Amino acid sequence: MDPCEGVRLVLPARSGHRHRSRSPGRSRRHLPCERRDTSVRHDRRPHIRCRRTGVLHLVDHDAAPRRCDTYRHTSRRRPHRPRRSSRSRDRGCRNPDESSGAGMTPRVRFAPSPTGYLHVGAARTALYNYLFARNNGGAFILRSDDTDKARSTDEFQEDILEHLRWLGLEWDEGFEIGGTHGSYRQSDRYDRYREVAKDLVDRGRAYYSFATAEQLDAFKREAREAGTSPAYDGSLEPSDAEVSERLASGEKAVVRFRVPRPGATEFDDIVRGDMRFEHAQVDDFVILRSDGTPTYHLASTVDDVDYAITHVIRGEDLLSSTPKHILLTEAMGADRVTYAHLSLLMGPDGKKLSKRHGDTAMAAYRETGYLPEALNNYLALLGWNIGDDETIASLDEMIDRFDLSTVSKNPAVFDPKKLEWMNGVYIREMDEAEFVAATLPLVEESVGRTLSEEDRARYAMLVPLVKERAKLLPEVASQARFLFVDIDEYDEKSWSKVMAVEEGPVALDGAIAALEDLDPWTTETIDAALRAMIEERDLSARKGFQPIRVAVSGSMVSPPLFESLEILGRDETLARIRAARSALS
RNA sequence: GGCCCCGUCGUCUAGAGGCCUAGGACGCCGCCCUCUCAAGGCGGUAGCGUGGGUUCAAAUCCCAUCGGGGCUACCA
Repeated sequence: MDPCEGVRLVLPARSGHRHRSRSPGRSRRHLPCERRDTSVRHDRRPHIRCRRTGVLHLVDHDAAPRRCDTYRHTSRRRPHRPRRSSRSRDRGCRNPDESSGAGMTPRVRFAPSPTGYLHVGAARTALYNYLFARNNGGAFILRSDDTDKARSTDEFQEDILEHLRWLGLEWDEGFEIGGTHGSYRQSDRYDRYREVAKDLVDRGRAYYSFATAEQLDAFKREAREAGTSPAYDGSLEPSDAEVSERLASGEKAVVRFRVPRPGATEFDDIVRGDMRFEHAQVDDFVILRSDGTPTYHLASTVDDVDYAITHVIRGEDLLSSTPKHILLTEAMGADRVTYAHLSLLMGPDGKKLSKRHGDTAMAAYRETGYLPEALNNYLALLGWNIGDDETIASLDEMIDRFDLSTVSKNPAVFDPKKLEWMNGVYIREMDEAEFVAATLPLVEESVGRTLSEEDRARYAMLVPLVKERAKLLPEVASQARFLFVDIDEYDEKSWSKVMAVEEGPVALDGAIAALEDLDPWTTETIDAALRAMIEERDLSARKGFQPIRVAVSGSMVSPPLFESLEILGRDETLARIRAARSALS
């Protein structure tokens, strides 16, 4: 089914409304692209006021001039952006209009490490990358950052792919489907990383390091005591001559990047604004391990450069590593990318969301009966708002309106209650065919057999009734189950509350009498007959109908009674009521 | 400890000095509808962390403070 068609209830077609409250001339944090023109820099020195921090932004510190305007096309500045049909499924694919200006489309990547299952936080990062790419007509690339051999597994890799597909976040290029840039799996590219590392060493930008963990610990401890920066600055390394000697004798060494000090790296993060990191606080970090494999910093940066990534949208946990990546990028002679660091997802206790908060794996949500549309919608809202006080929006609508620069900087607490509510909204919005396709297997599993043609027809009749009543898919099975199984036991609480009371037998006897010769057997005639019955026996609707409900469904919670009886059929209905009646005496 | 990020109802958020008596959504509570449970309708609860400033006016600007989080690996 088209994942975009699930929900269509809110957000009638309209456009331009997002501009409503923001005057077009209001300054934004990101400079117009004239700044690319270095010739005017000195006399123009455009600086604008950051709306978040009030800080002045100087053009000189801005990232990647060549790339500066790519994301700006998403902004409210665009005078009018016609809303595209929700059915255009390949909307993401190159809209020439949107890449005007720089003449290049944004390329973003989602680069999980297969060291764990796809969890909700990673899924949100993937989603934001996807929304950004589609909104800009750019490319969404999937890469596997599997440089941690010890912890990476094929099982995790498959889980990530599987659930990305399930969510409908189709990638244009990358892992499994390939693309124009070779392998998208880092473990295939070790030679390339070594080559870069060697080049860096040759050019003096990196060096072989023999410092041991113990030495480094001592260094940091002393720095702390002395009140100086604990960032390793290479001061423990032997002389050049000794390095050559030890290397020649076959001694293993790591390769560290030589961070230029003093100095600082500044960049303008799309979500967090101006950032500045003093190099004194940045370690001479390891880029190549002693076994010759690359670390994350190297592999990730090299790939971002090699694959012409323009925007890196990732979790805030990598924010303080960003200067390392920028330094590496520039040491490679490449233009830096634009960064956007997303706040982290938290558990109800305010700590970073993790396993100890319960299930965080996408697989678990899928199994629990969540719809991908609901997950996407909910995850998108964690840190971003659609606008106009709207809460429900399809993927297409979110693509239309997505704007990275309005993403919240606050960490967001994941609230399962709201997700559940939203899932109910999406379930109610499913059309019946979709709904049957999604729930029939669950019903069959619950019933313990494959449903016959006839059973399926009866299920179809029940569908409109149960579809309104479920927040999670499996609830449907427990509500529909009574149609297909014998009632050999009754819910204990239900029995004692409505059956084993004075009105129980009265209602059942009355129902038998009223229904025995009823013709025709329809919801309307059943309704009329049973209402006449309770009237006659002086029973309230509750007292009169609940015993019947328990008799036919086994529980005092079920789909609406008269409809259920019609679908069940007269014979089965009467048999069940009689069985319950005799169990009562 | 150091560096960095973040503080509006319980939660996600709107908010760009007067449109704020702070809006929406989830949750919770109540009422209506009602054969149960939902859904739906209506109403309610609840928030600008604190203290100073600037200003005729501050959720919004400044400073401090407190609180939460991240990083500080030959993990990513």
